[in-house]
Amino acid sequence: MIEFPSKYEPVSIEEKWRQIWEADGIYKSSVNSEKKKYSVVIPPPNVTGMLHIGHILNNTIQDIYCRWKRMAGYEVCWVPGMDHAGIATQIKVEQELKKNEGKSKYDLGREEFVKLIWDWKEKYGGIILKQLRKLGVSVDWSRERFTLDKGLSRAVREVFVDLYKKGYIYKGKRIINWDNITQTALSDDEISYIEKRDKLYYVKYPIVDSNDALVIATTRPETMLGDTAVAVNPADKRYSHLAGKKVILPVVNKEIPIVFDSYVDMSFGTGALKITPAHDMNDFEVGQRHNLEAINILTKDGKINENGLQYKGQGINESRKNVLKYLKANGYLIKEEDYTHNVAVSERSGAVIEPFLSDQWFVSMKKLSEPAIQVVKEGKVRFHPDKWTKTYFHWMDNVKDWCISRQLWWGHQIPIWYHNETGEIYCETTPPKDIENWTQDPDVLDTWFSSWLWPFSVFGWENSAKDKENKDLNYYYPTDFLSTAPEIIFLWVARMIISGLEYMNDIPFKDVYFHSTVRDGKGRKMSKSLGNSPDPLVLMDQYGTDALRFTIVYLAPLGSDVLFDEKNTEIGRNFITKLWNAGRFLKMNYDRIMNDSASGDEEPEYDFAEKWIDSRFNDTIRDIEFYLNAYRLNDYTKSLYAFVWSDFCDWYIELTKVKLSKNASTSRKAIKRAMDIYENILKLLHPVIPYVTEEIWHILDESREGKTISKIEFPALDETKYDENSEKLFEIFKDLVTTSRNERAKYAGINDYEFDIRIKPLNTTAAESVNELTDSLQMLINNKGGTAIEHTTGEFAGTSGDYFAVKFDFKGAAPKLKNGDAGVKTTKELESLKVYITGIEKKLGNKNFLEKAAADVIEKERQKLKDAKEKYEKISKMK
RNA sequence: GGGCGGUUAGCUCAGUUGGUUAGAGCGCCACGUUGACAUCGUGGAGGCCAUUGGUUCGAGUCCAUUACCGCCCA
Repeated sequence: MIEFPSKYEPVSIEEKWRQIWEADGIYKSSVNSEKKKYSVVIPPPNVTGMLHIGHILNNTIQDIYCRWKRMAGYEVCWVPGMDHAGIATQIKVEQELKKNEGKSKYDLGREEFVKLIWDWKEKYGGIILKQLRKLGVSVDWSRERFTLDKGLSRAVREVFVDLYKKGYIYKGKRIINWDNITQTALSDDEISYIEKRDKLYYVKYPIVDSNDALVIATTRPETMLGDTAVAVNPADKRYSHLAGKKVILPVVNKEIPIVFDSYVDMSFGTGALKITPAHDMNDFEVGQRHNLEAINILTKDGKINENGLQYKGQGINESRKNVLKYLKANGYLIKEEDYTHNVAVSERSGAVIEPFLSDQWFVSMKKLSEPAIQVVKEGKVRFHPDKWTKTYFHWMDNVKDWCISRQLWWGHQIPIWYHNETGEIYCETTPPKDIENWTQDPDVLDTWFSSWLWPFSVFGWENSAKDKENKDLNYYYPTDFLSTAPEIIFLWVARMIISGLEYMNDIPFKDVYFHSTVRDGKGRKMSKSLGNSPDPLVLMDQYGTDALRFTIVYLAPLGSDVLFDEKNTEIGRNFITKLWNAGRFLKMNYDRIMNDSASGDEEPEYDFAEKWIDSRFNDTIRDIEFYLNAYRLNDYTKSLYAFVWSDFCDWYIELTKVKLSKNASTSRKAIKRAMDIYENILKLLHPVIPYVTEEIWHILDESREGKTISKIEFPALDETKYDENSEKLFEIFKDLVTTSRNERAKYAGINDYEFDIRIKPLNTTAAESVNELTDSLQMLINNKGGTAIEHTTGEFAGTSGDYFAVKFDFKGAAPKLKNGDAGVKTTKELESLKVYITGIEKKLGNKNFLEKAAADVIEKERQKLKDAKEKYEKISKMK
């Protein structure tokens, strides 16, 4: 017999089970044609990532579904893995290199540097997967994949080459963030904004064939060298007469058009804007809309190039000075004023970011996305919550081409080679044979270009010819469920749907769950810089992993954010303690009663409380199946929380206590019934709190060694157990108990007195059931004297509930009444009853209501009125 | 600027197709501990369901308006 420890020690117990689960390989999956499969691919965390509270939520959600389906008899396969995270990883290693050796990546060269990153990855990468192990995720570790591993890289090349050959991939221009100190392109994430005091210059652009001039305001006069238009807002009446006119661009001395574009802010400066498409993101778009030429005036190291006339070779500041000098000397500069604005700078080098027009590779998205729109419209792929479908359609209908090249070294280098002499392009999955005559495109692919293939690449996808024999792919694809953050619906989810349809000819997953964003108690996003993100590993040690898992899911409603405060973890911890102690109580009594040699057979009949808990348990199964199928995870935990704590512990176990001290047949039946329900509770809870349920399940029965609760059948719904009468009767019973407790609370020091309890039913239903209920009453109101309970129809002053009035008759001396006036509450209740009755009477007096409302609604109102009046009358006599 | 949400108890949120006196958890107040659990039990207080208008016999629920808050995209 295993001793039930008085305290649950999560840290050591979790570690024990984690090791056993992994050693036994119980979450390994393989093709099993006997069973239906349930497959899930993990959203691959960054190889540089550290576990944060959002990961806890997302991975617990997936684990709940995997564990639930596994217990429900599915062959579950949950594939783990990591993302090579181009930018983040490269930056990380660059920083280490600088810190440790004082070198830059250029000192090593591309090949050496990439090798260094691989070394770093082997040593330090993937900490997050170790942390996920601690979370208890039931993934198949033997299937771990990496977006840059051999198989996935092959898939990336295969897809790139195929798209290129089909004409979806093309080279185009795009403005990128250029850091001219480190000479690299930066992503938006690597940029910060600082406030800078500058000058705003007002420059005159003479209008052609006119004595007038248009005045524009700019902080960057040197970029005039690349101006190809001046823009005004079409709604701006000051300039409407200029339609079709041109201006003369000073310095360069050429004619450029005036264009009308609503992008222009009428209130800024003069309301006229110079347009430099090659050196400003917004100007680039204006240029595209109006077919303007984009003239690049800079070299990669931040000097004016050959398009910059006499300023060629000058730095940005120098050329600005010289251009200004020219403008001033020739009367173009009208005024200058102080101006403070935000300037983008490189987070690493501090260089002012230069928007720079460059050649990039794009995927043409319009045609590719059409089938992906269709499958969501048809409900083949479902989003939860559904509101994201609207966002999805809106984005897909206006889809922009995808820029897939990145100026990095870490990643899948683009499989394009240029012929050194002819410039001819070669695009294949393998390099050209005469490699010495070719140069590969230096850029790598966007990290998402590997993750968009994830749902099939992890199962060994190669190409359609070989896939027919790929058993894993045939069995597991399409996957069933994806849980991810709504921020990446376009970056990732939409693109996976597109690639799945293009390359597997099928959707990648059926249900997508967009989980909540976890925020702090004040509603701010968790972030490193705010320092408001609690370390989940610390919380797991303090409160237990299960407590954290339970809490985060409990707090995360479908479709809105979670406000998570560290202290909230007490919700989960307290619940687990409650569950633990209930188990301990039951086991102690179970062992005692079952070992009693005087034991007899159990009574076969169920009493009203047993029928009630059976019915309630069945309700709970029905609820949680509904909630899990509806992806309402917090409601799944909430209904279990309420059932375990309120129904099972507060009422059922309390009632069971009365029976445990009775004769053998009664006590045996009572403890067996309670234990049976309790074991089923453990199964229902296992998906969300796997460790503690596994532990208790083993403590309850030592013969379970070597088995696991995670492969035990999930309790099934049995509608024959639903018992409306017992549920109603139990509500009446609760009213009787609560009313008695209220009566009890009126007296001070009542424990020292003996009394009889007199009960008066307030309506027919109560009167009919009172005999069945009074037996269980005594224990629950702690009536120590063991005195008789009698019911009466006579009039008396006492406490009234919905169904009963209760009064104590003291044997001999009576305790003092607290607060003297016991009649206050009754008066108050009578008042509110009166308001209620008047309300119904008014309703029933309304002709329109009687004519138009449904018959059963009217009947209900009549019944309500009758009950209320009856109760009013009985209570009023009690005064 | 475009799109999508939200506004119900002190806090965080439920409230299914309109139909009991609008619920829960936490917090608060009172009482309670030789009993599985103080990481607890029992009881209680606390709400003009953001605004204005409409549809309806009947609106927290449906429609519109305003205000405020938030998210995504540009």
